[in-house]
Amino acid sequence: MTTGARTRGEYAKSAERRQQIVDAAAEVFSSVGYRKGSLRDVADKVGLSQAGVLHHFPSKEHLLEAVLSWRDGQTARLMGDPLPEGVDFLRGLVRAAEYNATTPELVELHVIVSAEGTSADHPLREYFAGRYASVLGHTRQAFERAAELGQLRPGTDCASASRTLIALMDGLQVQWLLAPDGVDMAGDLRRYLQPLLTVEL
Amino acid sequence: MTTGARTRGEYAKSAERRQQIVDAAAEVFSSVGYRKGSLRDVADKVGLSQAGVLHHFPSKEHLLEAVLSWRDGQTARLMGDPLPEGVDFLRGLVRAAEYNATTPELVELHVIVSAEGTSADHPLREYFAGRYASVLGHTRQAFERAAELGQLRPGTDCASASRTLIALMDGLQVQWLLAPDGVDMAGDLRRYLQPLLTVEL
DNA sequence: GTCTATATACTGATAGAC
DNA sequence: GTCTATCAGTATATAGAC
Repeated sequence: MTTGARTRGEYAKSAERRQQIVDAAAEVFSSVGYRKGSLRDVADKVGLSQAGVLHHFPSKEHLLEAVLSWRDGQTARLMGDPLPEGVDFLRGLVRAAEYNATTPELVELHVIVSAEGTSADHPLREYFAGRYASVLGHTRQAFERAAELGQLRPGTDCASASRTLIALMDGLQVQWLLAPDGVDMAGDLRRYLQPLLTVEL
Repeated sequence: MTTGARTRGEYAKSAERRQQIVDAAAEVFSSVGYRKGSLRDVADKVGLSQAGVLHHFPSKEHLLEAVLSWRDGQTARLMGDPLPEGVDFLRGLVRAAEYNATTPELVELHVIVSAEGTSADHPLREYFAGRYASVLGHTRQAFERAAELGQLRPGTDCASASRTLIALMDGLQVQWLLAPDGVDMAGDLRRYLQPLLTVEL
């Protein structure tokens, strides 16, 4: 009983601590990026020593992975489970953009960390490549489903439209972070999407 | 004659040295960003000591400014001087995207450094905000000019279209860096733009 | 104009006490 | 589970010799 046995409460406490650390790390990586953000900054935010943080996550890289999968969970919750199909999926993306406009910290996390992730020598480059491939695949399927239902303007290139839509979301985030009052992310998204569709968004 | 007098050759040599340093810094900041890129890396690339680099640029921040204004010069040369108007300006942007697809280093510099620049505490945040405002202004004017000439589809929102076009360029760069073979930046740009126009791109 | 040497600070990670 | 102490590495910037 000395090693394996623990009460539910103790597990819950550790999990809670881990979540606190992930939250703090998200804040730090959001504002200065993963490369420049330090474990010390994260530790200070959560009231722990730097070694204390490394007890819960064996390395800085593991911590970033935890932050990213937590964020993916947030997104999935927002989009709905199971993922909607066709035009409903596209509506979900617009709704996500609306939600993003209320959380600059999350937007900045995405912008800075995915920019860093394009580097050939970034430890999580493969993660980013895989995640973009997945998102683009889902979006293309949504366009294709809409086409099957006659809800897509004939002649639309589904692969190109999905790249364009995701690129648009990403690019608008940069502009919005630099000038929040000058950019309506969801509005611009709708103005791009609506002319492609034969139904109301 | 001890302080101010220098021959043309000496000036030219110093300017040449500065340019070498700017080139090296562009490479370094491209691959790991401004925050993580070190003066030592830059110095090594150009065969100088770190102190030697700081003789030419008083601080790391001054060096980044030099890199960015050099890149702006590159872009301006590509777009033409004076800047083209109307649809020709839009054609210039597509041509720029075509050129970008031949220089991943420059693309990565833009992606990572402008992502970093959105941070509230980045020393050059104002520079980035100003530069985006300028680019968006030029692009909006191009759409408006096209509208005057009847080359723009009636009912097009010029401000929204300019934000969308620039966001699209930025966002496609991220996807292209992660999967160069899967993304045709200039093609996607044309597929967005052409339906807005009444003339051939 | 370039160097070496140095000041000062911070980095991620490990070892071991409690 | 958290701490202190520590390591080896790196950062920007400055001082002063040449």
